[in-house]
Amino acid sequence: MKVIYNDGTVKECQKEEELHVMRHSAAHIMAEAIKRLFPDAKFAYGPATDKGFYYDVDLGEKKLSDADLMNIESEMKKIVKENQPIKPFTLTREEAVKYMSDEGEIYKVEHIGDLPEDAVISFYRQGEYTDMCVGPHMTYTKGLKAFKIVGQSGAYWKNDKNNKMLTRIKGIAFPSQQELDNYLTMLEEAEKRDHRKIGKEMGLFMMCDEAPGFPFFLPKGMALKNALIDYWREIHTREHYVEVSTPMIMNRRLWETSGHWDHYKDNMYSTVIDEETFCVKPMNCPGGVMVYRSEPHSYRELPMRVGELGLVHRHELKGALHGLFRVRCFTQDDAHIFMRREQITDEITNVVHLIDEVYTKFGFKYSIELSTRPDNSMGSDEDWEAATDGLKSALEKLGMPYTVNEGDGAFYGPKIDFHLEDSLGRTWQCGTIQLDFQMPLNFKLEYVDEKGERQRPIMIHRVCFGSIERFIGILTEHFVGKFPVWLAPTQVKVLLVSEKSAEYGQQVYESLRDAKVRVELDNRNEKVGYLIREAQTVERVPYMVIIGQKEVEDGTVSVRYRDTSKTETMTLEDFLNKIKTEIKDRV
RNA sequence: GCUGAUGUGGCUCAGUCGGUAGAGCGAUUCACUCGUAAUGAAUAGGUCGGGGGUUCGAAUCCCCCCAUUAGCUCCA
Repeated sequence: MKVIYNDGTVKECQKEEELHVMRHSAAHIMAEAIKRLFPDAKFAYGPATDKGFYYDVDLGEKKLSDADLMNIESEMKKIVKENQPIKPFTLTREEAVKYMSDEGEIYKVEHIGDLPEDAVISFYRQGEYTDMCVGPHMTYTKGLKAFKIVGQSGAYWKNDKNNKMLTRIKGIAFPSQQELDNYLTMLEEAEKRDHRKIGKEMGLFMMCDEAPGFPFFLPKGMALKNALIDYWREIHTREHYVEVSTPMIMNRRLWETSGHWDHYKDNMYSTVIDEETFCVKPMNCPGGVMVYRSEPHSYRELPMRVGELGLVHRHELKGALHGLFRVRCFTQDDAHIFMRREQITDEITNVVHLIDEVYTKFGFKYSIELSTRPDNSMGSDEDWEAATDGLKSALEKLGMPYTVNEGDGAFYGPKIDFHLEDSLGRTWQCGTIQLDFQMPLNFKLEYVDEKGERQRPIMIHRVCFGSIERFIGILTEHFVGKFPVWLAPTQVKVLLVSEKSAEYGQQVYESLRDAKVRVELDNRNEKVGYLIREAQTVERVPYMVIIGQKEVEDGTVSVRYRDTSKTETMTLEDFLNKIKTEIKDRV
């Protein structure tokens, strides 16, 4: 594909650049279409994205309907058909400001002000539309082969919520209709993996209007959650963690000491008890700190690894709620590690290994971010620097690739975040490791060192799953509800070919139940094919045990596998041994 | 919180121009007693998210809430 640069040169662009250029030009073509339909529109940013493009536009009072979006799409098709040439030109800063001011493009004028002094200010024109842009672009509008407007949303100017909200019109674009269709099909497939849909089908959890953002775990979802927790306890015991449970509601005084009152007040629920304000915990750390402070400690006890499956509540904005991914109450698989300064690297290394072990177990790929000091934070520059260096050096020693997320740390310390992907490729923060010098200081935590002197410990806050709720959402999408046996809410379903074999079916069911297998008996009077269909495709049960006259006579079971649809006949004892081993080994 | 969309039996959805609701699945009952992805028939189930308003009459039109949803912002 030929592209034109802002100095007017035309050349073949790199293959990997093509899509990006095409999508960027698509944004310009959309802008031209919008301008034709809404001449008063003022344009802000209109970049290419990884799947398409968008343009943020100020439409004044005008609200776009779906019909408007369709009109924009049709107008774009016309512009493509007209095959307008796309041509660049440059202006001096003064000329550019004047030109954009004359056009009423206030956002472009502001943008020029943000550009560096020596920036070349270039424009691209196609047909009656001109956009300030560095390019490069396609040479003609006909280069845009396959696209679709997919929606609109609000978006703040420069992504700052203090600025005006503009209308973001979003499209997708591909080199061919076939690829566009494939992408749309992929979206449909992704929708089938959505944990909200699967959660409903499988009876894992529910939401109700009276409790927005506060999920209900149903018996099936609870079985899954408990299986995860059993696993969590096992590996944490192995790693010498102890477990505590701290109160849900504590006096405001405590939250003032911890700094939450100043830094997190808007997200905390509170209540009045005996005329004093109490807050519902949004984090577990102050509770963990109180546990540590309840008795004196020797350096010999450190590091102290104190775990807590803590249910926290946070007032999230209602527009941010999203299934189990973003809720207002969730269970953190938390732990606070109290340690000496020289233990930092070892402890962080251990935690990184533990998180890696957990994610690898489920076959997750993850990315790591290091988040540094935010604006609204407490503590000294030296402590922040030491803490940030501590995290950095641990990651570097481990050879873990990571990106830096400036200013995104917790208010009490920097953190390493682990991000997992959902079915649509959106990433969600799950695990996190936060290094904290502040909480020990605020609560005057101490230990006695080998010389008998009082020292201040350092704290790590860390989670593996992050939020068990979010993690279950990710797991559900990852496995499309087809959980491994050890996690599956129902591990075995006993299906009867006819009522004649009900008695033996009941015996098989009871044997499995006695062996602590999560088993159900489907004794509805239906054909076995019908029972299988539901067990396999809706309930996604890993093993279906089919009982008919043959099994009654031979004293065997016919086992159907969810993942292969294959069947195997074996003795009940063999099946019990097989499934018990699989559950125990968590394969 | 902001911008747009949506809200109809347990679930998925239809309902035209305003004339007081339909289907499929599921559930229940009956018949069949069946061999690895849907047996047939019958029955029950809804003040159409909530509250106001317009109208002789509202699921349908208007207003205000609530919830869900795609994003923005924010976050585990």
